[in-house]
Amino acid sequence: MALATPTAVVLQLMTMGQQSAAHLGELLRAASPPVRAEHQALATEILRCCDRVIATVSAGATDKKRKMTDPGATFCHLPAAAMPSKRRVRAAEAHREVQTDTTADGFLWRKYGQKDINGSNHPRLYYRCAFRGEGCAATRRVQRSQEEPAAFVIAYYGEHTCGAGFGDACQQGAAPVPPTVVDSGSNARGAVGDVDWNRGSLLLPSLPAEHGARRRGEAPSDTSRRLLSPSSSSYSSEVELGASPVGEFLDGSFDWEWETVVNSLRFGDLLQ
DNA sequence: GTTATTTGACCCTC
DNA sequence: GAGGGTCAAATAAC
Repeated sequence: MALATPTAVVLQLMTMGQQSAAHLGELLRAASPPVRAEHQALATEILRCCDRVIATVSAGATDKKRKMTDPGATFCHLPAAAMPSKRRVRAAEAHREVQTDTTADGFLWRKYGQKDINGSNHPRLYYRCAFRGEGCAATRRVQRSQEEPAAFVIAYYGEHTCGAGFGDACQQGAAPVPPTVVDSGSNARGAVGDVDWNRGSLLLPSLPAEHGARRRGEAPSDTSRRLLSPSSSSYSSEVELGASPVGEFLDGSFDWEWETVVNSLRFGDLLQ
């Protein structure tokens, strides 16, 4: 295949996206009558996201090399205080650790625990894949960064086995754009004072209804599949994929396994 | 009644 | 013994 590696392809696609976003920004700026500032801001945001993706993916290869020589090292250049302090084989099992300004990573998570961590102003939240019942053992640990309270430090453990393929159960990243963590887990420990903590998990605008439905007894998989469905009105209203290469890519026209790509790209990083 | 979330308790590692 | 991770009973939401 002409496509070298998933990383290379994504780099290429993101570069195209970057160029398109830049072009769009120019068009908006030159538009007559002038378009609303928020539209221009949107174009700028897209451009910025592309920049981040490219930077992140580019840095990924370097990090991987480093990780090979240092099993305990995390993928991301985290401040020392945000690193797992010590301990546990689990730390060595960490698939990756990222610092991001959102807890949304494209997967469906269910909160199963919360702990106040020594020396941290913020509690640590524990999530497992919402499809654990289907055998998916993926978990993650979320904590606000000490240095940057607006940022989250997310450590991922295990692999998602509930749906490695594109658009499968736990993978909500049919398009990386919509942050769709099912996380109604409230931070009941008000003492912590982070009212917006779980709002950081970014429910889709349509999610409350979905969530309500789930709580009425629907299996998570049903809910998520509906959320993922390209035919879902709420979904498609949020994201429209054109016939661009990126759209093709996100639409599953590319054949290689999505999980491979996501893993190699450290998807959570992209949301920084 | 069913399901998800909260949170104290327990277990394990250091 | 301290601290982090997970479990599970209690509770809340629908």
